[in-house]
Amino acid sequence: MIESTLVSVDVLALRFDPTTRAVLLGIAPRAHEPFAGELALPGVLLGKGERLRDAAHRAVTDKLGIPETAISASGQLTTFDEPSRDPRGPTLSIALWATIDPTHLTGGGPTWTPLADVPPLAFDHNRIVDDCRPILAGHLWRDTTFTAGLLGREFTTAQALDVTESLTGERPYPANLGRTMERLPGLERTAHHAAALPQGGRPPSVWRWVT
Amino acid sequence: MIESTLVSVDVLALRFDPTTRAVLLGIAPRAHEPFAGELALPGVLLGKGERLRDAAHRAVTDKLGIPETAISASGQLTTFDEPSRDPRGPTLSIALWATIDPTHLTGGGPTWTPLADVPPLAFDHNRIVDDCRPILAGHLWRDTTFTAGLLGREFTTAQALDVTESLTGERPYPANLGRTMERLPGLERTAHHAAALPQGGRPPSVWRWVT
DNA sequence: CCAAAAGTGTTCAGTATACACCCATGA
DNA sequence: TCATGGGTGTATACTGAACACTTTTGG
Repeated sequence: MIESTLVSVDVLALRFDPTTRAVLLGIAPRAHEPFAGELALPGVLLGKGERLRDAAHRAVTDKLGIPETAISASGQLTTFDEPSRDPRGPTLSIALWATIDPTHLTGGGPTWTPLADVPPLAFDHNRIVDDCRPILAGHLWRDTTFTAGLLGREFTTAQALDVTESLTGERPYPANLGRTMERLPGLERTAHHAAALPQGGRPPSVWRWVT
Repeated sequence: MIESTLVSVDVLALRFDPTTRAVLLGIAPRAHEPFAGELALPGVLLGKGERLRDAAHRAVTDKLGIPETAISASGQLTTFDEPSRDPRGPTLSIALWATIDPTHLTGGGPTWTPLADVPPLAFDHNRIVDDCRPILAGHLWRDTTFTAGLLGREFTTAQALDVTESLTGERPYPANLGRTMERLPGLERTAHHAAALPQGGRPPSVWRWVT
């Protein structure tokens, strides 16, 4: 039997929170050593013959306590291979993203932290988050699986603006983002309008993915 | 001891051949079962604690018989996780690209096949090549490490045209590619001109990377 | 009526694409 | 002098960013 490198799958579980109007990252304190008690990305060791997506779902359900049905989409990011990233020994880390549908969340979930302000995490997880942030920003409005997973089947212009600002750091002009979305195949502006924000303002359009 | 998935690193070793004016992919017949004798991408099992880049270099040197010094650059592509892709059992495949400098090649190298016309390969290696082709095309003129690795420290406009055609399938207008290259930071048009092609024609400019 | 925020229309810069024409070489 | 093929200049379309102005809500 060849002694091979261990493979872990670490997940950036993302959720849009309409209340704080920000994209949040799901993290949880580690149950075991090393770094017991410290916050970390949900991660599991990849089982023999297990698919990356399955392992990512397992990490989200087991480590964050989120039901499988709340995971709306997932996908691959990059691989981290520094041999010293895990004190137990060399472990490959394959990073995946997963989007969480807040409507399917039960009580007592994980810690949700704004993507823009992640606290210190165990292992090299801060580095993973930093390296993957631009990749995630690049997926928005380009990878429909990712975008639809994050925003849900229906969403408003206001939410689209908030998500974009959360991921890219810049708030686009509503007019320009609207035109970007109108050009997107698979997305359409409905005739309906949502309620205006608490501060007032014009009620935003509702957008819907056409399957 | 946890029984974990094996990890292999499979390499798309690329080289530009000025003679045939095409980008070539390095492949070699397999020495062992399964698929003994059949052509395949160079690949090795990732050793414990080994870095992906080191494993990729090992694959190129061991399986293709190319000296380490001929590898001009390398980088990560994607991961393939179908459990049945290796008949010996579930094995993850992390794909990397490596660029080969033809001037450092010794005799008796591997089989070089045009990237546009790859013969049937062992495992799911044809699928890997197909999936990675657009990623490689996307790296050209965007990832300077990749581009410089493929074209070398100095190259002509004619070669740049050939490489672009090989990777994207479309031959750009010389004028437009020239302007694209002029805008590239780190690349400059020298005052020199190379010899004209055998068929005649105007001698192309020589371009050089400024470190 | 005022503040807030989305939507419409328009302008402008930058980029991509296409092509007509010029230039330097080999044969 | 002709074929070949890179180089120069230019025209057109597309894209993104920016902003004036309008519309629709809450207070």
